[in-house]
Amino acid sequence: MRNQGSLRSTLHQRGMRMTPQRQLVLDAVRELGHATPEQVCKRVQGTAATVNITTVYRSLDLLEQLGLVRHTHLGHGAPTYSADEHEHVHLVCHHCGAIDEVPCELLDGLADLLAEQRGFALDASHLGLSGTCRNCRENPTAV
Amino acid sequence: MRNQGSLRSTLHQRGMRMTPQRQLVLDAVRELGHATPEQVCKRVQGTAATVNITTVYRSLDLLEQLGLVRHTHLGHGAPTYSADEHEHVHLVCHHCGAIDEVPCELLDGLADLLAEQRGFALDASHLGLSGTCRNCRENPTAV
DNA sequence: TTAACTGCAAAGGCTTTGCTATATA
DNA sequence: TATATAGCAAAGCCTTTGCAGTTAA
Repeated sequence: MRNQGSLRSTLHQRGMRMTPQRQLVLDAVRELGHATPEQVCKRVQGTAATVNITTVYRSLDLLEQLGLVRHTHLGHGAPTYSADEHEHVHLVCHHCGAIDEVPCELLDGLADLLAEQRGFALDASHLGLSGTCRNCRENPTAV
Repeated sequence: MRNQGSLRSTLHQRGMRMTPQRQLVLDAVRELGHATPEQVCKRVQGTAATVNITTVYRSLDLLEQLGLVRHTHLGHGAPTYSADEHEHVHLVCHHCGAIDEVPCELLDGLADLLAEQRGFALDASHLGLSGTCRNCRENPTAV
């Protein structure tokens, strides 16, 4: 489901189409790396000014169902969307709001533990991890 | 800062008071274990019907600054507040919404890793961990 | 020509803000 | 009496819903 052709046929099987708007939303997510629906919308509007935020929300939902994008809740406010290829764990500093990324494999040990003890299959990328970043620890006065 | 006397004096030093509303909000959080601001408000209104949701929000903020309560983002919608004593990691199932709790110590290994590699001080209780719970894995048709 | 899709407007959850009245030291 | 606080109403974000016009197979 990675290339355009199979994407189109997947949609076609469901009686759906790859519209320009949907393509623009997907492109925007890929280009931006991480972005809120609002940011995606801004970006899309750079190319097609009349695209509505409602369409962005609906496209993001659809693309997520298709497994092409994924959203992550970083704590406060809007979630951020990223392309499925671009998977990692987010470290959110709740002092300054900085977001760092680390490989999902860092959580493998924890994932095994949770699977054993609770039967819980961890999805490391869907929620961020919060804490205090290096900078805020070293400069507690700042912010 | 655990007992009422020192709480009152902490507030007094700041020119603030422990009002009945604030006490009711704190009591409600402690009684409910986990609760959204809305749920806290309902509970408080059981005792004092005129207390406004705005007051609940402001009280929760204040109590959080004082280190008496803590909020956790579980993904969608409103955060849940709990008493500071009541610390643990939340496992959120993004299929059925079930919330499980595990001891924070389960994340000690990860916390050490993040501290070493990124200088990041993990706060295990502020964000939930998302994934698929045992029940949803064993009964994928359900929900 | 039918079904999917978009855009628009409105509404819905959650939260904050501004203001006035009240209560407490 | 001065200051913190509560309550109320309104507004602000973020998101969803309903609907009518448009587009594409």
